[in-house]
Amino acid sequence: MEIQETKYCTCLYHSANAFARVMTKMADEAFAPTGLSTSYAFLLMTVNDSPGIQPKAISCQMQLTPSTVTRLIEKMEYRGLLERKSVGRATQVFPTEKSEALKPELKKAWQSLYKQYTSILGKETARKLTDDIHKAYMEIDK
Amino acid sequence: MEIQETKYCTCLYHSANAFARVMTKMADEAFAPTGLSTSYAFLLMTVNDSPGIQPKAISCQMQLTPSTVTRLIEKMEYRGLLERKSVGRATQVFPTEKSEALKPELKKAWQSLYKQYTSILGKETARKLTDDIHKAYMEIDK
DNA sequence: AAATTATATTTGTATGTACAAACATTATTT
DNA sequence: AAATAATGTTTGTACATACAAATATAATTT
Repeated sequence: MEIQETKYCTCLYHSANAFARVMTKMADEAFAPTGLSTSYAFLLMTVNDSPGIQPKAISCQMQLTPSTVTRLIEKMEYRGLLERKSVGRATQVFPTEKSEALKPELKKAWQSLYKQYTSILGKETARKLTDDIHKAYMEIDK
Repeated sequence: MEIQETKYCTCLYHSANAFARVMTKMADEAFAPTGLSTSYAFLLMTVNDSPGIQPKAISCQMQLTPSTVTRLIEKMEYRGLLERKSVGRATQVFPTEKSEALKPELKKAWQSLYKQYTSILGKETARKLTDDIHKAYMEIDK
């Protein structure tokens, strides 16, 4: 019952990264109909859900560094999907009408991603795996 | 017992990527003493283990696209750690003396990475998680 | 043997992500 | 009130990765 297909599959670093790559590919396909890659889709969903949210909070929710978040926002601003407003040292990020219009499509794409991987892994396996990975993440990141 | 720290932690895509990021960070720290980031370290270990190996085979073992492998090799060639030899349409990749000298250090770093994450997650948990992730990867990628 | 198809590799270009440093503002200490 | 420290954001720069197209060679079919 030993799994030993590749030389590195017993290394958590390697498995984690290889897995993230296939999941990203799947996700990008699911979000393709929205015209956005997954990171941007998540950013939009985050802002749509909390208009006025600050980059710092976005970076916590998405678990990306602030500088990455700035970069993502910049591009969405350029494409007319987000707007920034400076308030002291803080910044507030707002959805535009254009991005609000995307809301249903984003939701649908996210659901289709969920369906896709649960149909392959099974609902319970997927749930458990997600949870285990998240727990491990929390342990390591603290 | 529900885990619900962030909005996206029930999404496998998100957890997988967030986890890969923290694992990459940990790995890069472990390999820092070798002067290489983790991908290059893995590349070197792969070539050191099978001198003459072809990019295609490297790409299978490392689960990266061929183009990525070409890019990685290029940089190592530039730094004098790998050499390429063209044989028909194939390419053979060889370690240099310099990279053979790195072998023990690479091994040590890889072991220290292993120790690091098993000390946090526990040996058995880590083993199981690695295995589960690898299984899921195999299911999705086929 | 020529034509076609398949395989291995590389190149042009683009993307997502991060670190470290800079900047700007607010909070705390003296 | 001035000086210092802390916090939030952005900028310069770099890296790992990939896709699609181009090249080059080998294998198969006709």
